[in-house]
Amino acid sequence: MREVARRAGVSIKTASRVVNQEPNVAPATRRRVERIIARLGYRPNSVARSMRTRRSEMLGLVVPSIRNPFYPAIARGVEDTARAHGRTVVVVSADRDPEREADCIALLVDRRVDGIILGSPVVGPAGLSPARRAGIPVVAMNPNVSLPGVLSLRIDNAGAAREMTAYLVRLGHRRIGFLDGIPALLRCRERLAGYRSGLQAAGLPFDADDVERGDFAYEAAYHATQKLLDRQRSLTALFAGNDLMAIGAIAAAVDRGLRVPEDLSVVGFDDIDLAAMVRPGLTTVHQPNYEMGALAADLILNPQPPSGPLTRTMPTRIVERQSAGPPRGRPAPLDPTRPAA
Amino acid sequence: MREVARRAGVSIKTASRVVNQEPNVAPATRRRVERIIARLGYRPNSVARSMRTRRSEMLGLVVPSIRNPFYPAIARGVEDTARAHGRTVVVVSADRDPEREADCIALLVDRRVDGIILGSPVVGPAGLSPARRAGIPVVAMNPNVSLPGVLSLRIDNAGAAREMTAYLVRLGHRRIGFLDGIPALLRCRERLAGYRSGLQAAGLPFDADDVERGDFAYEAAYHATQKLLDRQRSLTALFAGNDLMAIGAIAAAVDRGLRVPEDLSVVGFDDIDLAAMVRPGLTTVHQPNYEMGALAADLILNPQPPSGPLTRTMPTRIVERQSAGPPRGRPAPLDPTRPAA
DNA sequence: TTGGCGCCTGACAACGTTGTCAACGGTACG
DNA sequence: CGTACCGTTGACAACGTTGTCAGGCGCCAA
Repeated sequence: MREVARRAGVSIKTASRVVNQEPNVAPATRRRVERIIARLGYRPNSVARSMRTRRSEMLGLVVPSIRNPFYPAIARGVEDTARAHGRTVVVVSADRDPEREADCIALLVDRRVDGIILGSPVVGPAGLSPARRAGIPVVAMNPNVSLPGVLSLRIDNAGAAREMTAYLVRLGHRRIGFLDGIPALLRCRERLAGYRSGLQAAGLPFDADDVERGDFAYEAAYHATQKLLDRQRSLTALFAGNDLMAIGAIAAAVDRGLRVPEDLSVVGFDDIDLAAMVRPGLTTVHQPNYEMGALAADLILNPQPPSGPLTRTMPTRIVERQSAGPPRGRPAPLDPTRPAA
Repeated sequence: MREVARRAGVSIKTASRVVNQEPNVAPATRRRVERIIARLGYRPNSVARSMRTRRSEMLGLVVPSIRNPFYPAIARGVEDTARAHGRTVVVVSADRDPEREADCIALLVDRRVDGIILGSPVVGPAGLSPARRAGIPVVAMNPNVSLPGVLSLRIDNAGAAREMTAYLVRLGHRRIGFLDGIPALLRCRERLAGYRSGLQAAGLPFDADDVERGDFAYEAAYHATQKLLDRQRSLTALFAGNDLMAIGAIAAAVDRGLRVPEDLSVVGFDDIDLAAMVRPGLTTVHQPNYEMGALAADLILNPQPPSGPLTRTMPTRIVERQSAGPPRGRPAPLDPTRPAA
């Protein structure tokens, strides 16, 4: 910039004014400086600017892994909103390790990001203290433990899981298995609880043997489904705690010669992009992932009054595709989405 | 840091030495400063450090969209390698728009990233000039146009597509359709050329009506497949220019009552994570995505001698799953992966 | 004892920007 | 004609680090 100022015969400050489109620069001066800038191909140094203004123009996004198909949609929502506000996004994968997650947060704090968005954090309040100390706003999406004082975006996992269970019941299913995720994760427990409460509401017994752990992952779910189907042969439907597991369950079912949904209905949770792509299309609980990412970024960039609600619950809905149908020997009800009259 | 130094009764410089683990600090002093640092929860300001050292400890990654299932694996490869070198990654999505891509590159240059990795760039050499001017190393993965002087990672698209075509021929297929991507993209043209050359090698005619445009996207491929199957009813196999289109093609085939692979074989290209998850599992050309991302980051962080090769071609191989089989009425050959004797 | 050497340490400048403030010239108004 | 005000401009400091350099101190060998 010094060079630009020198060549234009103005002070550095005036060059800075032109670069930042500040007012109070004579039109002739402005044009002259702009010409020099264009000729020199000068680009301002964001690092120096960040140092001076104490704003880095960057947002940090912490996720378990960007390679997990659940997170790219969120990341894109964050990125688009961030970009609309002139920010860029630093993405870090913490592999659901609380310690690594805390490291990532500290790292982002060191980089002085303007805000941190946590996608499914497992870290406790202590892990956030660096951010708090630095005064960096944080938004948590589906945090695993309560983070006092932190703006959180949630969904009603238990309620949605209960509804999905009711949906399967309305289709005619009486033996419904459940693929559990990682019990340490709150939303897994909530979804399992919703499943149980859905069974109970329908007057169906809960059998712990109908549940198998799939670790929220494709591979584990594949094997868990094999085990479950070996053990509980009368299951006509399987509720997977997330879509990735549902897709693994379908693969396992198909690989043992079952047809989905004719021999086994499979439903998931999350409505990741893949859910609509696979065949049979996955019936699942839709969760507005892109929008949640966008909202999270928005909440950071347009700070809320501190008096506002600290938790926002996003709406979910069941999206019906082809992976769930009536059990064999039972005709399809007219409209399984409506509660029975 | 000033505060740390003051409390420890040392100069700022000595505090800096302790923070950076530099030698030539008396053990007692070091311990004292470390204690103060821990007590104050002091964390160094990376922005100021970057300004001074002129290294930002960040890598930039430009992709069409992080939400495209092809890129997360690359992103994770980049991230893991970057992290092993103490770097973080800034991800920007440019939606295959050359202008936006150039903007993204300029943005990253302004941020003084230590290197830029371009995933499937469509930008021309001019878009890279800011990086060149700033002396920021660039690695391009499958660039769309030749970028003179830029280290590039490629695969042999034409060769792999030819092999895949030959594979289908060995399975017994004689009428093989092709789902083209975006003709403006070099790798689409290369893959189409490989398909044609594969047909030719087998003595099969090329029919332009066997090709339909799927735009490298799921939705477009779904409709393109419908059109193609309406038009060319004798097709027994379909070669999609990438996996996303292959998955769309399978969906289209299934939705019109066809079985894959019994009624129609479908193969893809890329071997994205999903390819192994869907059923039928997708037979496709494996491309080492994670490894390419990791290598790209490595090439930036361990600069190569300028005399080295400017283009590296990564190996590919066909991975056989279940989406391709012999056409109806033809028994499976013993081993379709081996060229016919 | 003295000179030299190596280990510690700190003062100072610099990185490239922006915020603060003061000064200057011109114009409008009293 | 004087004064107040506005638009324009620049000098200077500051942001929080690290690189450079010089100085002090203790130890060892001559």
